[in-house]
Amino acid sequence: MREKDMPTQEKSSDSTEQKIFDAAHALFVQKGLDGAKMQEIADRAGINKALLHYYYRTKDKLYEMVAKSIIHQGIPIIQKTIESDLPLEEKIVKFVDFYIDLIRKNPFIPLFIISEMNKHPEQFFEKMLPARLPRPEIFLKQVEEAVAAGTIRPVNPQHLLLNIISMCVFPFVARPMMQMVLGMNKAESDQFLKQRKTEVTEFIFAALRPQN
Amino acid sequence: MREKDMPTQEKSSDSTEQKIFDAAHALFVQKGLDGAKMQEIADRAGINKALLHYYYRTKDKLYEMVAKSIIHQGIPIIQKTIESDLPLEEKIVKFVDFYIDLIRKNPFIPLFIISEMNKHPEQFFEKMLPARLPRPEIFLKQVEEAVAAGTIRPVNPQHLLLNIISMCVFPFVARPMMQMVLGMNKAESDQFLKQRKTEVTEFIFAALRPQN
DNA sequence: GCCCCAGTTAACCAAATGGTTAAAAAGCGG
DNA sequence: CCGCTTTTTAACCATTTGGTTAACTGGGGC
Repeated sequence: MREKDMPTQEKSSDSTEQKIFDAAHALFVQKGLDGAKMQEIADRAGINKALLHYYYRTKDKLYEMVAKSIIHQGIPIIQKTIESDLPLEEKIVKFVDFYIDLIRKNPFIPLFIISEMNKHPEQFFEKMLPARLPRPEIFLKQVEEAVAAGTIRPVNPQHLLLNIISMCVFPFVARPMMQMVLGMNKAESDQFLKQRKTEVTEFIFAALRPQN
Repeated sequence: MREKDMPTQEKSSDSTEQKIFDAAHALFVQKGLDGAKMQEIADRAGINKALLHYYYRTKDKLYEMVAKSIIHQGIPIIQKTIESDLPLEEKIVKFVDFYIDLIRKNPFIPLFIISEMNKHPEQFFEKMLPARLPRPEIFLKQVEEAVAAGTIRPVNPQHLLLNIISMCVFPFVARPMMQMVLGMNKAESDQFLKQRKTEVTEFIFAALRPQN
């Protein structure tokens, strides 16, 4: 077998194994499990199809590797932010900031997760998801306390959280449709999505301002 | 050939053609073009696979029929609402109301459109989309005017529109993830999504209230 | 120089899959 | 009941696709 432990470098970066992984990553993200073909992955990696099986046994195993890496990559950042004990206001700012940055760097990930989770729910819930998902309790409690203290308008904490996430994620997920309806080209929509961080933050705080 | 014009009823409702269409609809929506198999569609419709080709020639043609019907079904409602000349406030209420109702009735449609549009962009932009998409100009102008008049807080109209749509659509798209993170079962999340209409409307209006 | 073995390849295989065909049913007007 | 068309089916066909095999390559240790 190939590497079992690698002292010096993590994954040789341009090793065959890594090239396969990268090609598979790109194609699975774009086309999903069913849409991506093994031959296509091999071509993209510039190697023989048999090598895919040499390194990763089966398509499902390869897919599992890729999907896991995608999921495990983003979650800790979100978790750390939402579970921190920062004051509510600061936490919201940071959350929107990190979340939008994260997605701008990997714009196809949310759609991949959502869509594959709908198509192969068993696989996802059993194998892909990490043991410990981000737990929103702290955040929800903070909102309740702020409402009780009268520092923000009364809102349902769960709906608030969902509103925040929706405004961060959805525009990236629905980007092609957005471009079409708002009549934007790639560059314009890029610019537009960049503005979202401040725009969304302001929108949230305005919505939370207590009424007189 | 089969029917060319049907005087009495629109589509005989339980005709073979319709059964095929319904089965295809269900499977394409859930699994996408690549994930849905012709044999599976035939089985679900309870007929021989050859009949699929008898009525719809090819898989792509069948898919096109289904996708078009899905797209053309929702758009007019949205269009009528957003392009109407109702006053801004009333328009927002109606928009959220209709939009959420529409999606609650067809919860898998938005994900289908978004995800298939990403996977097969050419096909969608050329064949599926109607000639005339909803044009948001009227709405955007109304927002600008309201801002100028000082009746609402200064906001970017495009971001506002996107915020509204995001909060309506995303929770349905990301429903499995939402259930998992918020620890809800089907019934609870159903109940929760029902509350969204008022919750989202209030949230928007609170965010638009002019500051003193 | 020879051996060994991880890495790589071309050729192959079996199942799945989209699509076709020819013949059998099922309607149906006369 | 008869001939004609439409609908439906079982059996096929060709291609695609995930996966396997056996042979080849090339570098490192001896």
